[in-house]
Parts: sequence; C-alpha cells; structure tokens
Amino acid sequence: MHEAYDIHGVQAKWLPIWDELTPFRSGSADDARPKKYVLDMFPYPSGDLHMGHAEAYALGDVIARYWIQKGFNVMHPIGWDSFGLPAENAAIKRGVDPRAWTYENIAIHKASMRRYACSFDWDRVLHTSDPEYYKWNQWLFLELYKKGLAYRKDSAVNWCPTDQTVLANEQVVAGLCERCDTPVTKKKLNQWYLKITDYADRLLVDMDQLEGNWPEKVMLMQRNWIGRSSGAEVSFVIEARAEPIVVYTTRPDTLYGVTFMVVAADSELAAELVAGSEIEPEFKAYVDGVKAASDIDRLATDRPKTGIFLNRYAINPVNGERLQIWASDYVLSDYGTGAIMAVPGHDQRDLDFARAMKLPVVVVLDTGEEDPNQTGIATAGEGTLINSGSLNGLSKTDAITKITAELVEKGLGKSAKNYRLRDWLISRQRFWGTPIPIIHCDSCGEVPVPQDQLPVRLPDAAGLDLKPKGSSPLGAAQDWVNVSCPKCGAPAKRDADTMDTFFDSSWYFLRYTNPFDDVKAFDAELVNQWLPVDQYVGGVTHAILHLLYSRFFTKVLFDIGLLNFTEPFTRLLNQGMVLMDGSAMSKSRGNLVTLSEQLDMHGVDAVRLSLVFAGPPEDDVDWADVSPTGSLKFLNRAWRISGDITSEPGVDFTTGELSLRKVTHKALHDIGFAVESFRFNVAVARIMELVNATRKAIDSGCGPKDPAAREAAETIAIALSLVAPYTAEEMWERLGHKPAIAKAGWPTLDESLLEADAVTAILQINGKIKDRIEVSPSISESELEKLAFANSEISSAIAGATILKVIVRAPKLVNIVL
RNA sequence: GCCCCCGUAGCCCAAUGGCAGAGGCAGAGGACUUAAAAUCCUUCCAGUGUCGGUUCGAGUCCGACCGGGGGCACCA
Repeated sequence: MHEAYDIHGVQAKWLPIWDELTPFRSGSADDARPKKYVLDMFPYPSGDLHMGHAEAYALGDVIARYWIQKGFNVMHPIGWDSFGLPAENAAIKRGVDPRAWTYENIAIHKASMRRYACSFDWDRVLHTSDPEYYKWNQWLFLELYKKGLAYRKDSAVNWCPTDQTVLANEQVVAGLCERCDTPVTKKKLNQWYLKITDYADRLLVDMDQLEGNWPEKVMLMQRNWIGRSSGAEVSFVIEARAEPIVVYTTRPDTLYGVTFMVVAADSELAAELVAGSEIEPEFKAYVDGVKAASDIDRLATDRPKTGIFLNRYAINPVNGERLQIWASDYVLSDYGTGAIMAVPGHDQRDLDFARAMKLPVVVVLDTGEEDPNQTGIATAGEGTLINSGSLNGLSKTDAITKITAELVEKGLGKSAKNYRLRDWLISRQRFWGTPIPIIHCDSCGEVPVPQDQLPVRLPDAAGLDLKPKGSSPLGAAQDWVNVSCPKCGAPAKRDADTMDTFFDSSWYFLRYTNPFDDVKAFDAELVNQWLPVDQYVGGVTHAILHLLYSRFFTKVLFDIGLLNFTEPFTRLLNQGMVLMDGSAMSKSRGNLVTLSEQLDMHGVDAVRLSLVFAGPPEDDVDWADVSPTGSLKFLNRAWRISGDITSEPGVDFTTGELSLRKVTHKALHDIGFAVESFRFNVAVARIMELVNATRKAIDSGCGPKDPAAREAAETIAIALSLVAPYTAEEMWERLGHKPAIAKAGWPTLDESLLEADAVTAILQINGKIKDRIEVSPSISESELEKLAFANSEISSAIAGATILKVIVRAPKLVNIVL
C-alpha cells in the first residue's frame, strides 16, 4: 500500500506560504544579477480565466521560473488590459456599471492566477482603466500631437448601420459587424489618426534585428501588412487642366502599353474632373452606388468591373497618345495617388476593365504566353520589350531602369515607394476608454488639455446612455463635455471620443518598471535598465496589430529621446490555441472545456503539465488528445521518489553511484537545452526519463540511500518546479529542504559526467547497417576504422570487393562504399 | 488568385545529414490483491503523404504533386 498523493491538499498547503515568501518579487534594477524581463501579454478581464490563458501562462511560467533558477534577476509582471467594449456590452445588456463589472472580473482573474501559481510579481500590477494609467495615455497622445504624429482627417470609416457606431478593422469579420452580423458600410467621418505610415520603412527594416528571435510567420505577416512596393511616379498631362495627374506604378516598363487611365471613383480628383460637365449627375449616381456597397461586395474580387468614362483625356508621356480617363471603384483613393495608368496587356484588373468597357489592349512585353486579347489573361512573366520605342529588346528589369532614368531626365517622373500600411484610426465612439485630451474651441480650434489638468477623467457612467447611437456617449455628459477653452477662456467642448484600446497596450510594458510613478509615464533610467523585453509570450492573434503598434510607439519614444532601444521585444513566442475535438472551444459549438473544472478535477499541476507536454508550444493543443490523468500519474511517481530517499540533505553527491549520476547530469543538460530552445514538451519528456531511471535505481540499482538517488530526486524536483510548482515544493520539503524551491537554484552541471563510458558505433556497407560495436567515445578515426575492418560481418561483406571509399565519423559510424 | 507553415505508429509527439522511437496516451499480457483501485514489470504497432533529385548515407536538403492549416486579398 502506497501513501496517496493529495494534490488538492498540497495546493491548499503551499499557497499561503508562498504568499508570505513572495518568491517572485523582482529585484531592483541595480541588482547585481543579470536581468531578464519575461512578459506575458496581459489579459482582457472578461469572466474567468479559460484554457487559452492556462496554456499561455503555463508556458510563460516555465521560462520565467527557469531564468530565476538560473540566477537571473527576473521581472515577470502582470496587469489587465481593462478598457474595452465587452464592459460596455455588459453595461448595456445588464445595466451594470462598466467600471464595477471590470474590476470585479479582475478580482476573479487575480484569484485564479494565484491558484494557478503563476510566478507573477504582484507588486507591479497595473490596470489600463485606472486614471493613474490612462493619464499617461493622454500624455503620450499629446506628445504625438506635438510631433505632428496625431492628426484629424475626414475619411470613409467602417460603419455598422445597426449598432450606429464606427468599427475598428479588427471588428469587421468578413465584411460583417462582429457583434450583430450586419454588413458593414463606409461612412465619411472626421477622426483622429496616428501617423504610423511615417515609420513604415523603419518598421520594415528594423525587423532584421528580430531575425531568428521572432517566429518567421509573424515577421512575414508584418512585412505583408506594411506592404512596401517600389516603382515610379509618372506625370500625365491632362487636356484642359493646368496640373498633370501623377500615377504610381510598379511597372514603368509597360508605359507604352498604357491604353487608358483610371481614377478612384470616390476621390476628390474624380469629382473635380467631372465638375460642371453634363455627365456629372451620372457620375454622382455611380459614386453613390459605390459608397453604398458593403465590404461584402467589395470582398468579391471576381465581381464584374464597373466604371464611368469621364469625358476627359490624358496624354501618354512616352508616345503622346490620347488616353480616356475613367472612374472606377477598383482603384483605391487612399493608395498611391488614387489614380492609375492602365496596362491591360499586363495587369489582370486593367484587362478585366478593358474588356468590360471595350477599351484597347496593347502587348508591350513578349513573354511567350498567349495573346491576352484572345485568352483574357494578362501576361505577367519575364520577357522582352516590344512596341515600346527606345525600350524595344530590353528585359523587364533593364527597361524599368532605363525608362525611370528617362522620366527623371525629362522631369516627368521619379522612382518611388509605396506602402499598403495606412495610418492608425484611434477614435472610438465608446464610453469605456481613454478620453482624447483635446478641447475644441470655436475660435482657437484644437486645443490640447494642459499637462497639469491631466488626467481627463471619465465621468460616472450612471445616467449616461451607453447604447450605440452614432456618437460618443461622452458627448451627452453635459457637465463633462462643456468646458472653457484653456487658451481664450471661451465656452468650448471636450473631444467626446475615446482612444482605441490598442493605444493602451502599445506601451504598458514600459510602465511595469514603475507602475506607481505619478510624475511621469516611466523613468527613462529604469526602463533602459529593464527593457527591451527579453521574452514576450502571447497569442498569434496579435501578430500584426498589437505588435506593430508597440514597435511604432517604441520608435517614437526613441526619437523623443526617452528610450535607448528601437525594438521593444527581443524574443517572441506565440503559443498555439487550446482546441477541443479539433476546433476552437465555444459555447455554441458545445465543446467548451472549463478551466476551473479541469483544475478541480486534476489539480493545477496536472493541467499545467498536460498543456506544456502536449506538443511544441506554438502548436495548437487539442484537449481531447491530452491526458491530465496521465500527467497526474506521472506527478505521483515523481512525488513518491521524494519520499523514498533515505540519505540526508547536503550529502556529498560526488560519492554517489556513477551510472545514475551520469543519467542525472545528462538529463539536467538536456532539460536546460530544451527549455532554452522552447522545446518544453521535450524537457518534460527528459524529466520523465529521469524519473523512470531513478525509480529503477531505487528499486533495483543503487538503492534509496545512495547520494546519487538524492541527487536525482532533487534534480527532478527543481526541474519539475518549472511546470508543476506544487508537486515540486512538496517534493522539496519531503527531501528535507525549506521553501521556496522556486529559488533553490538550478543544479550545477558536471560536464565530466556527460561523456558516456561506451557508445555504439554503427558499421555500414553502402549506407546499409551491417553491425554495431561498442567503442570508447574518445576512439580515434583510424582506430575505429581498424575495428570496422576487423569485424566479421564487415569482412565477409567486403570479401573480394573493391573498396571505393571509407567514411569514418568517430565514434559513431563507419561507412564502407563498395 | 498570391504568400507561408505542416504531413513520422491507432493517437499526441521525439530524432546537430549518420541505429526511425526519447516521452506519453490508448491497447495486450503479467506481478501484487479475496476482488477492485492504485502501484510495478513486460509487450504489440510505422519505415517517415507521393514521385523524382542531391549525397557514401535523406524523416532531415532541393524540385514537383497530393492532403491539412494559416495569412493577405482589386494595394496598380
């Protein structure tokens, strides 16, 4: 009869003791130990923690706890991204105060995180919805405003006709409002933007610093999102217009193939070109139709091309041909110059348009493909220029170089770059967010709220109608919105919009260095000591927005002179999702697995272990594929070992039995290596091996009294402390030590124990294995070769044959090629 | 349509270009037990999606295809 391992009892026992010991309070930044800043993406406080949180925090914890054991001064903070729409939804649906709802949820989260034994530094907690935090959002906004990086403009924004509100791009899912599934339309509104496009090139180029330390996938997504392209800007003279129209093209080599020009239907340019003409009414009707079209329609790339001829003409600068100018919605008003030169022979969209409107198609690049006039397929390959005057006979790249130089010479164009990245719209017509610290005065215009009047606090939600109605709820708070202008004292109004909550999360990692600083957003010295973040852990859902915005803010703050680094996150780990039966968990699908139930059933350690062991951290975990009962069984085996050891703590390990010691040190080496290379599942497998080997040694090897058995048991406990903190602490006590094991220190590796006594060398003929022999790991190549030829399998196989080549890789392999 | 990642045992997954299996789940058998649970021991199972190439040697590198997943999507 074995004594039973009571995981729930162990949890209840250690939690208060850890609360007392606070093993995860970060040292001060002048701590002599090297620093490590390990950061988990902070959560939105919606309900309780779920399985996804459990996985992310289990992984972040392995990393943080490992570096603590390795003797680093680790900062592993936590906070809450606590502004946002769900609080308002709850307020609307259930009539609760969004503030109360939010902070109640935070309390629930916090309690769950403590039970889950996350190694967070609880003395650095921040909430973005605290005025003490969002004051600095407002400060930062005004810094951006000062630098001309925050501005207002009229633009067509996503609009949900049902909810009567502006939507962020991320709230538009496949053209539908994520809340009510209504097709989203566009609406022209005056909104605040941040000029992230000024940083497009640096955001792209600085990614070279992250190479190898960020997932390739994320960097690729960011590169695509920024979408830099290079080409040329070309001026086209317009009949009856003083100014030429400039177009952007990536294919200036096809200039001789231009057969018409298209301007964006919703652009000011298009309106100007038809102003006063007889087709203006027809044009207006077309534009109205375009504006009414939902994103759903626009998303269908194969829908027929539409457009209207503007009765205006441009002149092709290279051959003087007269080109019809059309307006169409397939040209975007906010990319490039909002006007294009159309080359139907070599651009599919232009060809589709040309065929629909019966416009001419000219081929200027012989690619060996079939005639687009016949096939309806524009040719896009490499080839030789034809029908192109001075460019004839050149290759595509040579032609681009030559024509660009010619355009520059004649003052008709220049080489140019373009980005797909757009400026960041940060205005939101919502209540539960940071008020934009601007006052609108009839005579002074936009007036920043003076520094000493920050924060602009949110008014009480009580009495405000938070229902979406097309304008910010704050606008109805009369006492709040009506102020006197800080400049002239005349009656003025506060900006009633609040900031996108991505603003809050784009710099929170700086604030952790001193979340209670009430004179500045962060201390430059402290920040430059702790930052950049050495290890960031979070979901791939933030691959673009959050990470791009954070990188942008970091560069701006660097330029202001407050930071001495330009990239905030040195290393990034994206954990996968937790699925159930192959798909994302959701109530409607009926496959929801509740974290608290799993914890009640299997205990914290078994759940954490299951998530970490399930596979590589970046892969999705299917909860149907893991076995928390199996994890618990393993923890039990490990725990039992700690009770079997009969030697005293502090015994000299070097007197222990050698073979077990070698296994222990090999495991120690492999576990460290696996953790540092993010292969946590492999690290766990190595701990399991060590447990198996130790079990065997205690039962039928060196026995429980041998110092090697204690060494193995203590190594297991410390390694396990990264994943299963309760079990590890309990083992540590049973082994005669005082808490907390989290700070026990990683055992010192004895390199001399890593070398095996003998290794198996494989003997091959033509790459096929003939025999295996035991050799010394330090055997020389010639020695090994000699042994190989002396081997009976080999000698019989090579009898009479000609040896072409012998490959020797001591001490592992000999391959004889016949 | 464009781009990226991944296909190893019934399942989850290991394997610096060098013995395909480390670890686990599930299955089978056994020990202990009056029996069961727990525990311990033993054990079955694939030649790495397909085809071709490079190499002395390929799960690993290259190419094509098939299958799965993801990102972008009228960006000129």
